[in-house]
Amino acid sequence: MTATRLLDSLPTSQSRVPVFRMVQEALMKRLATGVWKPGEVIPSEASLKAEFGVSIGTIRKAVDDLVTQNILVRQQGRGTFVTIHNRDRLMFHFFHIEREDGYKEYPEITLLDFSRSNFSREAAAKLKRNVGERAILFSNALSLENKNIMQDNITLPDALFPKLTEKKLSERPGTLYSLYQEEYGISVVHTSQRLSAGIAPREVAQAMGWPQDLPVLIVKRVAYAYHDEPVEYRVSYVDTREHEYVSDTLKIV
Amino acid sequence: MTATRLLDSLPTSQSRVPVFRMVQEALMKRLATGVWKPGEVIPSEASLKAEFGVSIGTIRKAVDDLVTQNILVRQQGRGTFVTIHNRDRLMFHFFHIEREDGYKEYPEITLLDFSRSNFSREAAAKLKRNVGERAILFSNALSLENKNIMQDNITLPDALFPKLTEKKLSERPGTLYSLYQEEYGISVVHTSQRLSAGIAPREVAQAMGWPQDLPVLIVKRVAYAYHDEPVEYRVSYVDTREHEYVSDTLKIV
DNA sequence: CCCAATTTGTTCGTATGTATA
DNA sequence: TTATACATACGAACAAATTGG
Repeated sequence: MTATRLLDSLPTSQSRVPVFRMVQEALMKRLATGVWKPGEVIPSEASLKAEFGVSIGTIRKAVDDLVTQNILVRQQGRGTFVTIHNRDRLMFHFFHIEREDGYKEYPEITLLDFSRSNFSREAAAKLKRNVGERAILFSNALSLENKNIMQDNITLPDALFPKLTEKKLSERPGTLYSLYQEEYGISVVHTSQRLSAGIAPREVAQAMGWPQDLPVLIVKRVAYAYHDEPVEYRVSYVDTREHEYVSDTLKIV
Repeated sequence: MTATRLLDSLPTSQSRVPVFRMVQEALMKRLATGVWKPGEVIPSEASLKAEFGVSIGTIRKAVDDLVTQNILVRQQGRGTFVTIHNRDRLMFHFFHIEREDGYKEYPEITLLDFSRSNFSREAAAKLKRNVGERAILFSNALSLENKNIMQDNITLPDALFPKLTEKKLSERPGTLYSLYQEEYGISVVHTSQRLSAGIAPREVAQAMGWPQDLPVLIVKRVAYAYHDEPVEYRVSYVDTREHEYVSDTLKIV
């Protein structure tokens, strides 16, 4: 009984790659290409088993890994779903609302400016682009309870977000990352950030209504899609006088 | 064949707790009580299977979880080991040595002062202690390439570290956390930190040789042992003019 | 309200491969 | 080489949650 399995035709099926890794890659590919979109159900374990011609345990192991990577979510009795990468909300989660009554306010976002130009050297390096390429640059002000707490300065490769306009940005129904997903099929799956402290640049302080010499947290963040493709570079200035940035257990490397 | 299994006598064996969770709890208990110490091998899957009277798959599932929690590490052909929680070195890992020649220098640590007194209100709250209890307070200066880059201000419950002396601290062979382990059987398994930006307090700047108005990263960190017992509170001031703090992907909560 | 179908969760068992000592 | 230990893969049975009839 050596019927040709789907996996045997995959490029990775040579050498010594475990079957569950090949299945995992196949699943990832469908996620990356948008065959399965965030929020949707993927086929049941039984049908994946049939499709790939492997045991159900192998399917489970492949899915397990994607679950621990926060790419899929299982729900007993319902199915397995593609995670909605609501990373915008995640970012906000860091800013604990200090009010004792448990009231949770979501930050208000205001678009400060929007333009196209070449990449800065810094952004080009972070996004693995050439300095000659076109970039989209825009800034957001985030406020909680009518106080500006953070300014985001975002750089996107024009190549990845060809027809993004100021209008589209400001009129988006959901979060920024859901816009990336819906309009451009780009799912942000993880981010990496470098933190430092400094004095808010004059123009930032001015735009945000902060005092001149305010010490701020500076967060330089790169957002990655599937297969570690860098898709967004963001420099944020955070007023931490009333809010703190919380970071969980850090992995041992 | 319903021989009495070890698990049947455990307190958790009632209600609807999966077997692998009970096994996991039993393993955790041995880790927490120091039966198995960091760096040591734990018994093989086969012997655990025999001891607990469950299938090998169940043992694997229990261990899997502890592996993803970074509490155990598996090595094919060798065995499964208790992770050495070298969190001191982990902390240093954040400070990327910017020198291009790949030279890695470990920070030099200088004990600035050491005393015993009552808990501050802040530390008491973080460590879940009463303000009346005794605390150990000490400070370290960390330097790289002869430049002070960070000051740690550490609070420990005297109850957990009864005979800790200045001498023991300064003459310890390894890291701080290995001292906690070796001398007091306390293994730090995870930490949680809140970050903010501010101006270095006068006495900190003075002790570190920093300029008066230096903006610094302020890291307030709680270290936890097994079962989420808080054991150390640490407030660090970091000069980020030449080094940055790197934080990996943050979990969705 | 209950039943049946579907889907994931848990547990068992076995066989074979691969790395280490 | 041999024994040990973890890694992979298969299969089967039942439990628990969900959904829809």
